[in-house]
Amino acid sequence: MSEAHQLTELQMSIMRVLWERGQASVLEICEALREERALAQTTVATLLSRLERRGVIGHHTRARQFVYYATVTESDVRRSMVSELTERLFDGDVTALMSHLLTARDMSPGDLARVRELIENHESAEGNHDKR
Amino acid sequence: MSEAHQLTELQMSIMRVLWERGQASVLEICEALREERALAQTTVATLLSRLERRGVIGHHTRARQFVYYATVTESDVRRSMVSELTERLFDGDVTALMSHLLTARDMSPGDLARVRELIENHESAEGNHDKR
DNA sequence: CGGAATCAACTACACATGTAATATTACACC
DNA sequence: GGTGTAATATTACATGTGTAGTTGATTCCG
Repeated sequence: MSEAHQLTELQMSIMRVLWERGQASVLEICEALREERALAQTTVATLLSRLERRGVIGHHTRARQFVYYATVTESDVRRSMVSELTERLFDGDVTALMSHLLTARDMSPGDLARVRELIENHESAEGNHDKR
Repeated sequence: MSEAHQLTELQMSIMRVLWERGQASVLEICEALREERALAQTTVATLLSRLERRGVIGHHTRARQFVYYATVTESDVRRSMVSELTERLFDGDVTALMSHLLTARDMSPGDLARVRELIENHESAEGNHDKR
């Protein structure tokens, strides 16, 4: 399922378009990216065929055009990229990453409260179905 | 201070040696990496000069040998890599990353408890020095 | 002194990525 | 059926990375 889906920023931008729309032609993707990044259509086409070679997207043909779609979910990618990073930076220790996030000062106090809530919710959920 | 220190796995391995020891010669680094990865000395030397060109390490000469040392801290690198990933995957939303970590199933119940503790500590610390 | 060992510098090559121009192909329209 | 048009396919090139051989300078040992 989740092999090694390490994607770069640009590749992510393309995937995001596909995740949002379900599917899209080269031109559509090119359009969708235009604001954030103006690329030649051939460039986008190249990127798409490389992504397809890597197996993260697929395509079918409609009216002489390729229509691409993602074959991995955004969650898959998040999972594998986050766990890759956790491995690289924190030797796989998720709590170390958490700790880093808490002290790294890119969280507002509001964020902190929100996170505490998340934890509490999560703990009670865990407690429920884990008590056997 | 923290530019764009995106480092690969191998580059991280080298940096880790330097962070642990403070400084090390090419041979020493090579030795230190041997278990995890047997590389030719010239390979390691190449990697080191590239890292130096990028500005994340420096060196001085001692007895005809280069002795390298890190010029960025492990925290710097963690900060910039984590925030880069947060940007890429969660549009910069740290709490979304947190949420992902909590549900992504690579945390044991024990981890969860530990994290709750972290949060509580952090909250009280915040509360203390922020109340002025 | 002269050869051996050592180390850095330079060169090399394959693969991934960002970027795009050019070539080819397939259609629709007159 | 020829042509223009639009889309894909092919080719190209720079940069970064992993990997290492070759070369050149220096030192050390006999």
